[in-house]
Amino acid sequence: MSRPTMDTVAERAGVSRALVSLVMNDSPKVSDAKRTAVLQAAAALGYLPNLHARSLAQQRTKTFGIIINDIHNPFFAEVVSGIEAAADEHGFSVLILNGGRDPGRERRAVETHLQFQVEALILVGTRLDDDELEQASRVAPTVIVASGPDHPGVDTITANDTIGAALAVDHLVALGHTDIVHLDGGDNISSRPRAAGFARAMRAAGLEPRVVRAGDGEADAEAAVVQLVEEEAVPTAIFAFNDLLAAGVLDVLESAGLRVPDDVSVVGYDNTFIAQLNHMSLTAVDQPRRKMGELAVQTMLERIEDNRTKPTNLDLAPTLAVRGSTGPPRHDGTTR
Amino acid sequence: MSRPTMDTVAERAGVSRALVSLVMNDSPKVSDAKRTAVLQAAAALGYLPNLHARSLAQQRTKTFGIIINDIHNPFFAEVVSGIEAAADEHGFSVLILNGGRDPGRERRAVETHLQFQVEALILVGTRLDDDELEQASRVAPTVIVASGPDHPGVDTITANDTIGAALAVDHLVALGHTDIVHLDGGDNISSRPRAAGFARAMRAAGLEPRVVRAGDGEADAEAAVVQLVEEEAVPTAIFAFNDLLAAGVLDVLESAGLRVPDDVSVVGYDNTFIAQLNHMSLTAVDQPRRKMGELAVQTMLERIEDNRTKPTNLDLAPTLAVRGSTGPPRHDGTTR
DNA sequence: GGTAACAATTGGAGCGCTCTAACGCAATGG
DNA sequence: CCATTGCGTTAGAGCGCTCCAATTGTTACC
Repeated sequence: MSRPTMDTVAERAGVSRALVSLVMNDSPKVSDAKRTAVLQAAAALGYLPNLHARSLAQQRTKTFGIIINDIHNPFFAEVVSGIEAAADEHGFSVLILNGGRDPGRERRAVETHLQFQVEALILVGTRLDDDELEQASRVAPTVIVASGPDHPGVDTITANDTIGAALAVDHLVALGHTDIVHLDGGDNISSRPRAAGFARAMRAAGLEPRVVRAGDGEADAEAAVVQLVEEEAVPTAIFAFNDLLAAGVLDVLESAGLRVPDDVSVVGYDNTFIAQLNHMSLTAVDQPRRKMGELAVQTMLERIEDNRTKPTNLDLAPTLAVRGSTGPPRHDGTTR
Repeated sequence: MSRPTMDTVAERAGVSRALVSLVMNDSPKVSDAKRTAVLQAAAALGYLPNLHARSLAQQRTKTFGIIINDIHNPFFAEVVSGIEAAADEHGFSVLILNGGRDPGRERRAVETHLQFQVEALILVGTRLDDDELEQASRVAPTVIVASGPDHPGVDTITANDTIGAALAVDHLVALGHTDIVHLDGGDNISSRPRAAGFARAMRAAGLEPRVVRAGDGEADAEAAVVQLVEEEAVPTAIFAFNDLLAAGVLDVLESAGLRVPDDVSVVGYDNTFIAQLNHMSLTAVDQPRRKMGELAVQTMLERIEDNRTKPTNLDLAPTLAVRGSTGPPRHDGTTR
């Protein structure tokens, strides 16, 4: 008692398999009588079309493959929402695979998606290098949602990190800070451009940039901040790679007996709901996540339907959400 | 210039298509010479097997379909990690679809998965009713990861809500609280059993349970708490349906000028990283999420490979993580 | 009444793969 | 020297669907 196929439905409705196919793809050239007969038979049998067979016959899947770099990070959730909404609107399905912040896993995820014949790849954050990206993009159009260096042939949707970092730095400088440390994102693809933006904004303000390697998870804050504390090199302000890291920073600072923002100001990046919680009240750079997801879909559609060939690199402008984790530095210039 | 197929590879390697198939499924009965020839040809052409064709021919997909009720909720992320790890170990792939906390979308997600011929459905949280669940489970074995009423024919992996609620209530009672309100999960599938567990634990302690309808997102706290404040019915302790809701509760209490835990103690559920952040420091019931994901896979494998037919209902024991959001009530018994 | 035009329906090839049965060929043994 | 075994290989049918070309049925027009 396996699942009913088109032939089962056809037989029950007393028509040919081709006619059932026409009904399933609601073609206009089917008589009402036969249409209802087919639909009834299908419903009675609980018939569901086999997508594998359809894809094979049709030579297309109308499906996008999404790979999320880190399913734990709320930043990605909203990008995915944007992608899903836009894809849905254009009759595309969306398959999600988890990169797990691990290049090996992500590589396998790409391969799985390609084997599934997805029509485009949307990488929401990525850990892959240029070669791998280029290779993937030769098989299916690929777009990266996240900032990072431009890749040949690969489309990108970014929110400008230079502007974002400048927003954070200028805000802190305006409050009177001069000793600002950036905790970078480690292996994250956006780590470099964001750190570069920070350095540039600092120099523009006549200040010396200090960057400490960290990572893109809340756990990555520990080592970096503890080191600063032990070296007695705690600055008056910390600009963290993202909200998760910033949340970790708040934790560690608190454990070390430092108060935010009295002793240290903290700025996050992404403005996820973590930053928005009153209890966190984290000043953070905001990226238009949903919009970025929507644009990713649009970009891929241009490749697929209008066969655009030159790469697109859309760069959106971030904004700053000011909250309670930033304030003027202590007058004596120390952190204690 | 479309993608190479098995025939392309076969021709280039000077063998038959069947031989290529054998190599791809690394059959032992292929000579080393031909094997390397095929692998070389495949690599040179960038050949990737077409999963649709394979699924069709093989009449199986080795794939699980996951539906996440709310991709924003960090609780689910870890369950998914557990599922992925266990599935991977058994050579199964995992397809993730987002239910978006909306029954309609979830229904379509189920249908999509079934059309993809997934061999089992894993619903991580669900908004579907008994009928729909039963219907799905007739097409493919289905397991629900989340507490809720038992469903006929549907397997469930739960962490016992009665115990969980009792842990929370007993903790609060031990601190001296007598006026405890539960904010329930609204439409969430686990809403009822958790509320029931609360009521039971309260009565066992000789107290009258008060339950206020809320929801399972941080935004759902607003209306419920504001109402309590306006009615001057703020209890000395609030037991929230989950961490997200608890986070919202902390927000609203703070805006209302109430201090946690001095004026009101708050307990969450799930013990996600939100609860663990020092800044939130939320006392919360902990469910063994990863384990639950692993067990879900195991349960489905028993159905598929060992064709078990009687439903499994695994119920794990939650624990309580005590943190800073709970403390003894004020002596005067008021909240201010 | 014959033919053209159109609408509704169907047969059948083919999408890329797997899998069974059969085949060729060397090695083995009587 | 021929039958037997077994290994490595292949031909070909079939998985469930789509889509083109062909067929039938109906109406319109001269």
